[in-house]
Amino acid sequence: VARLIDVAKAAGVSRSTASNVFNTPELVRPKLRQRVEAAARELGYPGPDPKGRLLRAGKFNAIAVVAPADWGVAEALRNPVFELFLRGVGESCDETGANLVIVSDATGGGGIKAALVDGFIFGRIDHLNQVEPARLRRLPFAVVDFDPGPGISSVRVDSRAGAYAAARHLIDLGHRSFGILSFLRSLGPARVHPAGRPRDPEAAGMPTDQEKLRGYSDALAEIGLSIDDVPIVQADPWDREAAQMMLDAAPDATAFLSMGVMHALLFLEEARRRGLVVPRDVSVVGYNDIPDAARSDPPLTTVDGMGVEKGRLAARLVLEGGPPRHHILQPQLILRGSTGSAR
Amino acid sequence: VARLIDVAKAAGVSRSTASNVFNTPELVRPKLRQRVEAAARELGYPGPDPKGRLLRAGKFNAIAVVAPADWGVAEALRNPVFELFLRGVGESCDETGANLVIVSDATGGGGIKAALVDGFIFGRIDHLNQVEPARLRRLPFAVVDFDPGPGISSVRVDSRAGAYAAARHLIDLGHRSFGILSFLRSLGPARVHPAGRPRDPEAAGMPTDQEKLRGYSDALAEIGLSIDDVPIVQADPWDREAAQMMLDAAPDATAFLSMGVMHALLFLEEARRRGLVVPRDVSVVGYNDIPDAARSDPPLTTVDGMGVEKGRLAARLVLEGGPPRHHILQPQLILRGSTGSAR
DNA sequence: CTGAAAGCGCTTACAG
DNA sequence: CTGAAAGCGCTTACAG
Repeated sequence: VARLIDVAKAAGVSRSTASNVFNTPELVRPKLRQRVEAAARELGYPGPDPKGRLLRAGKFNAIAVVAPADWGVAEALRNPVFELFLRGVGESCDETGANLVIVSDATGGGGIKAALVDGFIFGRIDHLNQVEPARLRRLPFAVVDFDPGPGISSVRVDSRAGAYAAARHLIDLGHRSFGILSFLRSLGPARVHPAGRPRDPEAAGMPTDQEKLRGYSDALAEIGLSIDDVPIVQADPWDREAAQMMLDAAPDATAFLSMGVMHALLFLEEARRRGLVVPRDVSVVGYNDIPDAARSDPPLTTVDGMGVEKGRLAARLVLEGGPPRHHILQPQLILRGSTGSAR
Repeated sequence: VARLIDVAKAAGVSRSTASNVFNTPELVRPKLRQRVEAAARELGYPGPDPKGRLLRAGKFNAIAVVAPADWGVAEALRNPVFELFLRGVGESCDETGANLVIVSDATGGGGIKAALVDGFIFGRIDHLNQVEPARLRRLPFAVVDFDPGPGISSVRVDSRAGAYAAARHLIDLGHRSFGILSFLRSLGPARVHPAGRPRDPEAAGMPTDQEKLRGYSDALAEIGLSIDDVPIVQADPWDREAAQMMLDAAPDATAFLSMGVMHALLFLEEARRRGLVVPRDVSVVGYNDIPDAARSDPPLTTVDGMGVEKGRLAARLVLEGGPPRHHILQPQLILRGSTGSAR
């Protein structure tokens, strides 16, 4: 394959001049320029090799979203909520013409060490040492849905407030008996936490989910209910069993709080399967808003988790660099048809 | 920032030895190795800089999906069918630990020229010269849903057969009056092609859509119908007007063929809005299968466009390199509830 | 406007 | 097992 020096030689000019033809053509006399261009064409030279250019420039014009360690690239693209987030990142990329790299963190930081990007976005971490490889490389990075302290850029949603609003909404409708659908920390089989036992702190998945648990707890406390008395089911987003276990674990509950949107959607299906009419018999409010949530039957009352916005802001933070900054987004309850007055 | 040579000096060894410590530690005497590692830690050396390593190795361990020119990164992540395709690419990436880069082709090949990847997947092209920048770089690449001739790797779906099956299905149900929902070649306002005029070849969007038109035409010809007599509406996937225009343009049709899945789903909604019962009053079959298609009311009869599989195979093709190869996938009709006998 | 030179950070035969 | 040297392909002050 032809290199810059080859076309320079063929055109009888120095490397610098050839380089200029491709990078700052206005600095080169038209005649010389044409000679170089002709030589390039003849040799099939595809333009300066990004490898060399990049070693010099040190810039990749790309940012990475690191996929959760246990997910891989495919799962990241399969999860509708994460996908919303990716789309937000994509929007910021489009603004600056940057490429979007999805790096798998499956190898425990190996991907991050080698990724050819100018910065990182961590979309789902549960421990700060996952960002170490990025910090070591002295590349800008931002963390999402996790409080990294003041020294690291972050975009967070006030999940506690969002969850509080969800629970408060159900309380205001007169509900007094609840069930909670929660996540696991990592992929695995569903687990039930029956009522009446103190909650172990692992009853919610990621830190942001634990915040949600606090939000629910805050609201329940206002009417004298303890979260310890509310059955909780932890399950993967796609787990169809979750809804069944929930309904079995809280047969008398009239109101269900879901930390995810898929859980809530599947719950709607399972409720119908059991002959329950939503929201006449039971109410459910989800968390996060995906297109499906507006199309379900009935449409799902849910919290807008600001996924796209999170992605957009996180990407800006790393694209712009500079000192650490923090965004805290306020989620908003979207009232739709899956919640109604208690019987 | 510390470089390899800095830690080498600090540890009192040569660059090669320091390099070995990070790349082939088993070649270095433990004592020396520890000395180097200590020096690295002390200097905060993050390990070999990918830039340098890469210039040497020439490998990026990443492949690019180039987003359609008029889309950008965000739109690519927003389109559910393209998203299916991306997921397939992601699966192959996970198998080999490669990163997935979404490069925007908005700058007319500029992104491709500079992308730091080992190969390209073109997921949506309508002219072969869009792959020129990749060919010039002498990087492996594959083309999807487009016949590039034998010299270029490709993954295609036999859309003509898929469309034929869709149309034949409706014919077998006794339908004789049709409407077709088609795509535009590039984003824009919807267009109607009334019945009775010869079809201009642009009545479908991408080449693969034109294949679908042929498939419909094949089937219709078998019962003596000309495609020229079938109203066609071209519109963007998200265009809610498409269904309205279709129903207005073909008020007596009982069967509708949609080249996309979103069109079909929106059609279902519009039909209901007009008081039409599907499939009692009208039948519709879509093209491509996304999760929503199974959840719609009624569930959508559609053609499985093999999106994930396409992505997976295309990625393999470029990851493996080698001589050009071709996959032709056979789509399959998925029978669900949106089609029934003609009245 | 043009060219000689240094350098971006690393790895890999090669000789010892 | 260790080190001196060449090279990956390019760009950018700098001097002319």
